[in-house]
Amino acid sequence: MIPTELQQLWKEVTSSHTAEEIASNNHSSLDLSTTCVSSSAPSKTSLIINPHASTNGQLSVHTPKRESLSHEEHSHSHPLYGHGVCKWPGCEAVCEDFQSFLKHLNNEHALDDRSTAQCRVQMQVVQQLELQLAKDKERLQAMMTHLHVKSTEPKATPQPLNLVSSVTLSKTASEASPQSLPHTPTTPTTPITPVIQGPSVITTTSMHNVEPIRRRCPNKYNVAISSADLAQNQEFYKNAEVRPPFTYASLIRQAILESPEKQLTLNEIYNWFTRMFAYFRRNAATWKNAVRHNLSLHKCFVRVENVKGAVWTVDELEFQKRRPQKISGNPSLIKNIQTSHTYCTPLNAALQASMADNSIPLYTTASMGNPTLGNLANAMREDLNGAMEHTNSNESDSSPGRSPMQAMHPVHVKEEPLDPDENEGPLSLVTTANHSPDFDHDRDYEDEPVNEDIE
DNA sequence: AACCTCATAAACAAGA
DNA sequence: TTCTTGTTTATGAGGT
Repeated sequence: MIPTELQQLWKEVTSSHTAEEIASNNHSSLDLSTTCVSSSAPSKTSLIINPHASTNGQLSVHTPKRESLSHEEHSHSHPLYGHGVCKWPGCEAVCEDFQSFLKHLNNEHALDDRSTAQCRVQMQVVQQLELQLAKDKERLQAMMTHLHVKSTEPKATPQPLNLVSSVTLSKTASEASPQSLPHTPTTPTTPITPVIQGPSVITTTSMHNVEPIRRRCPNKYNVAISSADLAQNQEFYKNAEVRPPFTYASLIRQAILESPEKQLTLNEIYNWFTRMFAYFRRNAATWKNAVRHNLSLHKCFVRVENVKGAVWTVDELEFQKRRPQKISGNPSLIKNIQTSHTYCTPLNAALQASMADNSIPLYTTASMGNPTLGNLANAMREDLNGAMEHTNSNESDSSPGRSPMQAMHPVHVKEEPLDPDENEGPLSLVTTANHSPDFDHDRDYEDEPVNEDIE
């Protein structure tokens, strides 16, 4: 790739005025696999995408010398530098001072295939986020308009004004839209209009199946979650009602291993689930049953009688014994990974995951001021890199620490049957969107729906 | 096609 | 009696 190509792409991205325009942009379906294997164009020129330049559509292409004279560097601040760490996607190299950062930037992130591909991916991230922002703005406008109309229009049919009416607002609005997609109780933040598909392999519609389909994340299984994995996504999963792409067994194990004494009571495991995952703050009866079921079923979970009752511990040996899963999935997707794995796909996967997920409006909202996207992307990147290592090593890697597809799979969203008692989708948007990161950890989440409405 | 893993549902028992 | 905890079985989806 050459700088002009990037410039052109960047201009197209930033000059798009509406979501529709962006969506109709051919580049929204860029094939990263081709992007990343483009002919090498070694250059000493480093290319800096300045996020602040997005307002005027400028793409800065600097030579190292020019770069050293840029404004940011004079002020010793740089969008790609903070807290002594290089913030280039996937880098995080520690740079003790600004000068060493500059040196690092010029050495490690020069204009080469890798950097340009990363730029391209970042562009797509930005593009998708802007697209989503436009959609959310539109929705907000519609909601406000709707509320205004509602509040001013004469009440022809007097109905009890309760939570239901407000809760169902977005639902009715959604239903009114011909483009609306079916809702499921667990997809409360479904956009009123479908997310326009960019390069994502996952279609939005596929995420909105009315049927109570239990989706499986083929390679999330037998995954030993590292603390780092979870920590990086922690804020995301704490706030977004997104099913974590890990098995119950992995999550239980993680819960137990995170405890100081490496042992937890059942109730403490429950609390960990609800504390760490917004997703598990609902349908408690279901997942709690699953937790108990898993504890009993898997040999790797050992029940130990304690002074304070029974606690559960993990038998690591047994856990490791479990059969590893092989990489699988859409062949073309895999091909994409394989051709672009080291620096393209992880971010793209993160993008896909975040964009494909039903909770994307929430996600975008929640991510304001939170580095959740970055964290997610980083986690995905790490996972995917691990996955590629896994694949390349002929799957002989017995380390269960990483699951190949775990990184590229969309964030797992359970689709549940429409249960009249659980029909809380729209409300969940509210509760979750308003959910504070400082979640009350000790609160015990009971089976009762967040919202006891609804008809 | 057979087998496996996993999620989910549900029945049941024991104990607080 | 009710709830929690724990065990077990069954079923279906999806992958190998």
